[in-house]
Amino acid sequence: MVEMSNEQLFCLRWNNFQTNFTAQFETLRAEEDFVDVTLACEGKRIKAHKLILSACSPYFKELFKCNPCKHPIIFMQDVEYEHLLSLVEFMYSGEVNIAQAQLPNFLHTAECLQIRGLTAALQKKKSTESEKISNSKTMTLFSNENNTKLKNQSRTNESNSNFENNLDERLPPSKKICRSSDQAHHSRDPPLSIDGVESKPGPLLQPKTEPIEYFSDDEIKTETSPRASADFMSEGHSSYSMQGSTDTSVHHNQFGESSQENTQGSWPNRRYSQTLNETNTRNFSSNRVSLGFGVEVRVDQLRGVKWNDYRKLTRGLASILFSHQELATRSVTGQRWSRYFSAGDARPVKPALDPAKIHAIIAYVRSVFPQVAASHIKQVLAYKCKECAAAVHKPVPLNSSAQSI
DNA sequence: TGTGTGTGGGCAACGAGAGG
DNA sequence: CCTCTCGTTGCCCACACACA
Repeated sequence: MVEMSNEQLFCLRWNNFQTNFTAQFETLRAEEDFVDVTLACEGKRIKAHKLILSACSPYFKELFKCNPCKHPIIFMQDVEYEHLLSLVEFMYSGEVNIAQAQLPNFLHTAECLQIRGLTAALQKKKSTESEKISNSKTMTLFSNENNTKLKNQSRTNESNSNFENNLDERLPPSKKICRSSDQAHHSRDPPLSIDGVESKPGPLLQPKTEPIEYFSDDEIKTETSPRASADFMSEGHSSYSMQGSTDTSVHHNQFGESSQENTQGSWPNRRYSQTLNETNTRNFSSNRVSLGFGVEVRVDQLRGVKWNDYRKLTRGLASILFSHQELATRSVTGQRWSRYFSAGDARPVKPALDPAKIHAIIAYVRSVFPQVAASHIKQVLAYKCKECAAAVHKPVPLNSSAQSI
């Protein structure tokens, strides 16, 4: 008989705690309450909670730890929206339905993102490749504490068979999933970007260890250590996303005008803002907009930029951030001209434009046009430099020179 | 070997100004 | 008001080389 006293501790247990807990998180996600991260791919967005993503993926966890932005927007390239949606659903509910045809790519994406319960499935799969694929067309993936089970919905007589058997029966040959390090460079890994700054996951997707994609400058390429990358992302560089607002009300607040007042895709009413601006609307209060990398521009300057094309946006930002003289006398990366020796004129190597501004432009343009490759933006910047140089070297008309004298 | 880069050259669109 | 000319700007292709 247990002795009763005032110090006796009572264990109060909520029997349906886990069920209710997960159900409430699903509700929060469905209603988009307290969401604090946006995943974007294929032009669509999925709002979620960092807490859930971090709990289910060490990759996301590291990503969020290194990027303290209040509401980061993660652009995921080469990831199918449906797969991403399914992964989020899996992380919230612990199970998801996947068509068999989609399973290899789905699991590959899960592996790249280190989704708990699904990466474990792949490890199991790797160890047993000899099993054949069944004829089932739809499966349910569901996570059960420390492992992942795969349940074939089409087989109603299937009981609680163990994970290995289920998975091995249904997964495609592992060579489609488990790639060598060489294959890893062929971009089935979903490159990620936080607010427009890419950090390509490696074969094993170790966040923060990969250089940012468009850090082509040598001095920045060397920043491949986790610490360096983490610092770079955290120390005021988290606001690569659009600094605009998600709704017209904020436009009113910032500009004192309606978002419908402007035309031609210029700043305030650009259609892209909705996907990009959950962060940093506070920067508007000082009439300056952070492009990231410590680069800021005035709102009125930004308003004059055309937003309907990435080329125009790139050129506009270049005109804002660089003087005509800078553009005329410098190149994007400072790389020696390829015809340096063959051209005969042996012109000196142009110094590079400010790398921070270049990266800020690229990040900002990519935050608006995620599908545009950084190299294309660089090319536009190179055009701009060339044109400015041509204008500078153009002979001065006689009449104008006479006037100046 | 594939990709990235800087530049030459050419073309098109646009706007300003002159002339009918 | 219309047309034409000219200059400016933007875009693209091609090329050769650097680099991973």
